[in-house]
Amino acid sequence: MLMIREDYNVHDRGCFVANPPVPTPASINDHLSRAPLRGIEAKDHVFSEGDPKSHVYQVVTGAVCLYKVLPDGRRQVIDFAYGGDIISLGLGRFETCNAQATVATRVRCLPLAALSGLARRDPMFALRMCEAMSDELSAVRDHLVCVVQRSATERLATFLLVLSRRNTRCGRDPLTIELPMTRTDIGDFLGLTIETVSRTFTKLKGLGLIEINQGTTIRIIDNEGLNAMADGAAG
Amino acid sequence: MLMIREDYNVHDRGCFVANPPVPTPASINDHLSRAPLRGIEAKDHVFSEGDPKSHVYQVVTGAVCLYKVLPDGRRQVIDFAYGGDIISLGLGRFETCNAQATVATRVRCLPLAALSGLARRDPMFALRMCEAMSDELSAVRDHLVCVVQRSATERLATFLLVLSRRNTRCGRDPLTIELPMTRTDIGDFLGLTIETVSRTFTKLKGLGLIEINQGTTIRIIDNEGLNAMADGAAG
DNA sequence: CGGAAAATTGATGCTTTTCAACGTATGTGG
DNA sequence: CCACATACGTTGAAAAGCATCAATTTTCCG
Repeated sequence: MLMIREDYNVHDRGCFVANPPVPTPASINDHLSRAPLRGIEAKDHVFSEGDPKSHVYQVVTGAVCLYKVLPDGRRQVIDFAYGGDIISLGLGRFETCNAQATVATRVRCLPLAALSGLARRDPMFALRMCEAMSDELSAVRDHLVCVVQRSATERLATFLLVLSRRNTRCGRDPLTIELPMTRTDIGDFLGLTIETVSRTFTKLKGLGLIEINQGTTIRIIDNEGLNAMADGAAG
Repeated sequence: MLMIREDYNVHDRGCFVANPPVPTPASINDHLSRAPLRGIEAKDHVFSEGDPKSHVYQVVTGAVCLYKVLPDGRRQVIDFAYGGDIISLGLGRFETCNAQATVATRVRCLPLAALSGLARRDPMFALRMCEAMSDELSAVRDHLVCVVQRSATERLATFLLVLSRRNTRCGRDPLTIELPMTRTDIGDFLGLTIETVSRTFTKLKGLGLIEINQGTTIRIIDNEGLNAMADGAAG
């Protein structure tokens, strides 16, 4: 059976209804709140690329890494989904990404049939889904710009600041950042090797911008400086 | 007044209705086919980031470059839109990208009010819009993977092959590729400098994979070899 | 034909990767 | 409870790939 550590990411609980990171239709959230929970152990997959699409998921606790792989095995993380985020939105017949829990995770599962039924009956529901996908599109574009144009230091600073702003939106401390994923996940997200990720964390620490506890908790010391660094102040 | 060179990209005409590059709802195409034409000179913008969104556009002839810029001026081309492609899809209030014609271009302009009216009245229309946005999302993700993970040679080979496949879909010769944009545009799309783009073209030519005419027309000589190159055969 | 913009080619330098070693945390079984 | 195994993270030195700077050539269009 699945062993779910209940103490992971407790801060995420209750966040998504009042303050969804991606503004999602109230009606989707209504239906999701009644959808059954599923526990997923760290490293296990919620779904894989090419799978017939069966559900739409909302992360409750934990984190999910959405990624693609090239034929030769190179991996690109498209995005991370945290508490409140919906993944696999859309009505295509197959999954187009892999979704792997980076830590022990719980998701709510809404059957695709329910979603498509709602969308067919209620134009406003379909519009809200469009809106959510539009936000997702916007996020991927921003990430594309960041990863292609920015230096390693700028990318990592940006990554931390995006998480910080998410904390603000969810009513958590914007200066304390939990990283519920490995350096490999972060590297594959930012297009860097784990060595460069590690070196860059060390560099930001050396500059007095952040502190690091056990590798997984980052404390922002100089928020202004980190913002300047993200925008290319002597990267 | 606008001077439109009618001889640009004549092959695109008539393609999009029968064979849309992005499968778009028949109803959108129906409405677009009756929407007024607008001519745009090379280098002029269709719209800019932050503009209030007024229309949805379908490229008829020519090509449009969708891009974003960082505060310090670094530019990332998100995508190119060619004959048949729809840009600015979605119902957000503001444009989130810049859209610049790379060559003399004609677009059909469907007022946003018409689009949102349709979407509100007809759930199937909204679903089709979702589908189109889903395809767009998928394309951006694929591009992200390509640009972040692949080498310069792999990126350029992939770029050519994507255009080749588009030609196939539109009933044109997949081995003859028109590049209706500058090396700067290609570089900003692939995350490379113009020098690297140029050198890489020369390299592919030297390997006997392609031929180049006047810089803007590429002929694929060894399709299999180009595919192998795109997937990392000794890049 | 002439001038400007775009593209190509060459030489050099920097950022990040690669390869390698070492350190640290976690969990298991003796 | 401690030794050990294993996964993860950090640090260092060398190398690769692409960017930058600079000069030249080609193309385009009046």
